[in-house]
Amino acid sequence: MKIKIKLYIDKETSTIEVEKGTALKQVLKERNPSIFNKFAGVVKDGNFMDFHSPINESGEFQLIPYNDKMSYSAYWHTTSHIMAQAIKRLYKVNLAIGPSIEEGFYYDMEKETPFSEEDLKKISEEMKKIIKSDLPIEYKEIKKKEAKKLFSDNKFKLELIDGIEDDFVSIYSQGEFTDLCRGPHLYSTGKVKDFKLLSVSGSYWRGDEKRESLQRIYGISYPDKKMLKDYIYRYEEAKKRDHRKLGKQLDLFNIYDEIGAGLVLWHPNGAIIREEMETFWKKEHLNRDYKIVRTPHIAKADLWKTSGHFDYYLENMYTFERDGEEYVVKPMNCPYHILIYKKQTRSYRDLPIKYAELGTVYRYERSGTLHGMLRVRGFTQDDAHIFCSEDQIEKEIGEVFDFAMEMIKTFGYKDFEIHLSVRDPRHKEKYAGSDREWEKAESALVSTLENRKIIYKRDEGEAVFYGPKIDIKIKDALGRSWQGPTIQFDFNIPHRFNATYIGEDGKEHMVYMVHRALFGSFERFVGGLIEHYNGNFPTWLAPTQVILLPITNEQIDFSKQVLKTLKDNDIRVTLDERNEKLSKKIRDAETKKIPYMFIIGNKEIESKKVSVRNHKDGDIGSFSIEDILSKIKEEIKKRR
RNA sequence: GCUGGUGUAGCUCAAUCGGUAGAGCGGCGCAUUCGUAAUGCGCAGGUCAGCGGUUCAAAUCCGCUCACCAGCUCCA
Repeated sequence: MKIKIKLYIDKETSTIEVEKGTALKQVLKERNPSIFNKFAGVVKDGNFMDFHSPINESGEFQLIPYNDKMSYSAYWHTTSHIMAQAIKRLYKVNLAIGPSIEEGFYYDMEKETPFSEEDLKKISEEMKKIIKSDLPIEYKEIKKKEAKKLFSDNKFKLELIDGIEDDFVSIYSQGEFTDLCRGPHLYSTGKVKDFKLLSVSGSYWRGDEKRESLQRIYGISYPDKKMLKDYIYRYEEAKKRDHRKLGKQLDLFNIYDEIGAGLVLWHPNGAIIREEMETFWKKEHLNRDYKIVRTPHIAKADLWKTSGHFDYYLENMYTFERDGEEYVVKPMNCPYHILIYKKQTRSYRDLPIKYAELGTVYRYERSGTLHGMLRVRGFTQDDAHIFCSEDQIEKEIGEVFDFAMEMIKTFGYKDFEIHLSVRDPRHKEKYAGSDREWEKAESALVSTLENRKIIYKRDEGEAVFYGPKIDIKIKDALGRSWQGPTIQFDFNIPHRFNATYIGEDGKEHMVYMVHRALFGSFERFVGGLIEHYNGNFPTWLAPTQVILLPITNEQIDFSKQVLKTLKDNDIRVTLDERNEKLSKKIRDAETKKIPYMFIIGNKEIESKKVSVRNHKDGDIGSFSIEDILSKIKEEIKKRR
């Protein structure tokens, strides 16, 4: 049967007839074989398709050049096959899976001895040979039975085949190498122009730590050398933003071996940033009728048994015993807040009741997961619990969501993802609460997001045992995402503690509860902020806001007067009294990323002005003290 | 926790084949008094992550522990 397709090549359009099931490469080879030097594949209905897969229905096909992002997945996927082919030639391995990822590709495989740096060099050399021989890539659909015979010596591929529902599976070949694969792929191996194998690490088959341990090699490739160089440059630049590096450079915080892994000490510079944020946080919460509470760091284990945490998270809690009584170092603040709520009989008229606390909690995290300030064992949550009635749920969730967005926008975040985590519909038994409650809660979360036209990702099975949640994930310098703000629905804990209110009907009703943290934790949020700002904190947060730089020690007396004026106006200011050249003092202040430098020489003393240099913009001219002071104060007030 | 890698002065890093630790920055002292990103000279600073082993001799080789890095897994 013939079908009509419309081809878009650059700006040219042509309509052609092809036999159903033909691969596009057949058609194009006849028309113009050099076309494969420029184009990687086609996009049909917004999806990328390679030249190998058969055309089964008519439609519009736009040819996609190599430098288009749409083609990268094929580019990377083919490079991963080239790598696998090279490895197969050199070593005895059992290939598992090798997909393209957001940036680059990897291949997982089972091998007795680990890969070394030397091995990566050898593999790269072999890959170059494969690229040079420009092996054509072939596509085939075969019966599952046949595929099982073909991959009979590979338990991983066999397991994959068993998981495919279709009767047919697709395979791609290049030279002697054949892999079970969904594609897409490039026309031939020679289309890969430059690649780099980046790292070796471990992984588990199917991501399950109880199953086979595999080795994974990560790599990246691009259609020209410059793009690869740019990628490596970008990566190196991003690494300079790492909060662990900047934290040391700017003396913000440190984690000490003597104290323990995952426990952060905030140095004065970091503590100031946190102080400012806490002040801001408190003000915003009091404005919104939150009541601030404080609770102790430890509690009897019974409290956590009642809350249910003891059953679910015992392994992750720090416990100890005293006078025959078992205690827990608090991993959460909510049970304490519940007790405060429960202390009085509550009326529906009191609701919502909102308790907020900067509560420091401790959770044992596995050693391999710790990461600077982004993943720690002791941290301070900006926690709050909202107790409300069923019909208040939606309004409260909406308000919290808006509050969270306001907070993170204050810090200039634009790059974040919103996730809606709901329960796994196949394993409802893993969760507390009734279907009706889950549906009610989920619909409140969904309508909050949809009323605001928020684009979000729905994650099934990611909910907490006690309810669904909205998570906001922020990205670090290297693009790894971390959970920041979170809004969690809870119908479990109020039941467990029997937390109720008296309704209009005079009867007792179970109260509903929302857990929420807007920063998440100070440790993680500030860690993220360091990377987000690249250490260039806005004036309101900058540890030192102004530094005074007298040109010689002749101006020190005058500088001290300026220092006093600024201090009287609550500016964090220091005076560089060192016997150094001006350019040296400027260099040091720039390295410390101090927003304002006041240069004071005899000229300035005479005119009663200071020469101002801005960290970002350099010399911005001379100002009277009053003028520059009010400019800076304005900036601080507006949190810019 | 798992796989692999790393750990030397406050920081960044060097030390060949196992022969007894070195530089820059920072700190301190002296000189210099300087106009928009590094003035010169001098001095101090080390349990080579920790513990154990091999050796005439260990930063270097081996074992264990701890910490860090990348990834996996996990994350109330």
